[in-house]
Amino acid sequence: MFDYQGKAEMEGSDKKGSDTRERLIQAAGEIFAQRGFKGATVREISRRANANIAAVNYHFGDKEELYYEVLKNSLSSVIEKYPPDLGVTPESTPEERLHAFIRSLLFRVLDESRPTWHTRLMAREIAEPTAALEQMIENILGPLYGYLTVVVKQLISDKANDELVHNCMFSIMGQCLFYHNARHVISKLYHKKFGPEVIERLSTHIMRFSLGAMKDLGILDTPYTHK
Amino acid sequence: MFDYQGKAEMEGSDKKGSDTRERLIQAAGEIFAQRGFKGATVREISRRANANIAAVNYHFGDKEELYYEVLKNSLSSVIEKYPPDLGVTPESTPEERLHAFIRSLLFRVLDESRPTWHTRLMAREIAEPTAALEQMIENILGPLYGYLTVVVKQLISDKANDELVHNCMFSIMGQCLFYHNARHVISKLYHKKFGPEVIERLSTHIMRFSLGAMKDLGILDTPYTHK
DNA sequence: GTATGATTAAAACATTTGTTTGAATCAGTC
DNA sequence: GACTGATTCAAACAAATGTTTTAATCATAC
Repeated sequence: MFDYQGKAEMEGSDKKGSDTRERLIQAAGEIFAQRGFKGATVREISRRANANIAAVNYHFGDKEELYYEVLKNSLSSVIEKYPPDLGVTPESTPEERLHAFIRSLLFRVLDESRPTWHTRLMAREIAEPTAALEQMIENILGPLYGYLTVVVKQLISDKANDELVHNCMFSIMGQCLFYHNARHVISKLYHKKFGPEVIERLSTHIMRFSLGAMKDLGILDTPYTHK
Repeated sequence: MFDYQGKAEMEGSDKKGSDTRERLIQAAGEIFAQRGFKGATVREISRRANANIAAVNYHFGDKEELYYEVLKNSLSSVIEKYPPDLGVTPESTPEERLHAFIRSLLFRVLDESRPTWHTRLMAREIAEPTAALEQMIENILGPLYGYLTVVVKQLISDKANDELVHNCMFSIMGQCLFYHNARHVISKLYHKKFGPEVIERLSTHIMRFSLGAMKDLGILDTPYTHK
């Protein structure tokens, strides 16, 4: 009765006390992000979570349900870290909102100082959707694009039709996401590392590039001059 | 000597007589692009190629070697379809070269009217590199980026340092590749299809957007006015 | 302490998957 | 036709993998 052998002490890295279910989600997230759904094995997940092989099926039913649970966890984590209003005040100008949007997106996608598997897992789901993409669009991408739509519409006059709005949105999103999608190639070709200060400069570049572009297109609503 | 049975006729769906090795590469390309290296099975590949299960190992040694062969085939195919000089004349202006570059890249990435697995396979390799990425950079991506570097340098004054040149390059590449990387999301959110005329308009948008941006940055070398 | 329900553990199961084997078939040459 | 080397075929093998099973262990309430 006192031979309690500390079922959850010092497992793996450092933390204690975490429930098996939680550890499984954490471990599965890392491994799914790294190897994909097919490439990840229940055995490796269980091993990293210091859990038994049967734990996955006991707690989640099967591997696929675990994947959905991991993705759901990833979504809510991203939502709370990056809420739809991205830390701008109601008095912020559209230009400030755009810069905040770009900055936030870049950091979300490039910052390697914190666990990066949420981003990589979502990128994987975007590139090769499973049934879970619907959820992701509804909870994350839809609102994100909706927010950007508002910002862009505030920046360009109402002469702009939907196609132009969308094109500008995609031009902005594309510039940001490129650094994530092509990170291995960039790293090999230019030996570039994305520390916080580099990300900061990148966000400034993309904002100027995009604002300049929209201004030159003659559709910028409020005259903008970068310093 | 005259019983040549047309080994390369209509090898698309069901015909026989095409060399087994070629059919395996074709089938493997499609399936690797669709399911990834892990997800693709030699049984499905063999079935689609109308070949025996042992054919892969007989002709290529193992599955991995087949993958490299497929990728190599994909590279050379892309090279001959889109040579480094992208159909511009020596007299072309830098603006024309940029437009041609963007147009070519967009069509390469979005045109669904021709077999699309080359693009998807390369995108997969870029997102999650295997040992084959080196080859790909050396033969395709390196020259491509090099070409764009020259074009961008011709467009912006020599006041521009390398960082600015790279940033502009990435802004251009990012805009183009976004439509491929996010195609499923775009399709679900905006029900957009990428026919040739849409791609044409996209390429015009990206060119104007980028030229406008660079002009507004005050670094455009030759004054450019879009009509 | 005992009973109960939840959780964990070790082993085994069934299927899939890459690969190999050995015989059969084909193409070309004498 | 017979020989030869290349190719195809059906079958089997060995390893990996998701899942299940059955017993042990834990937490908790009585």
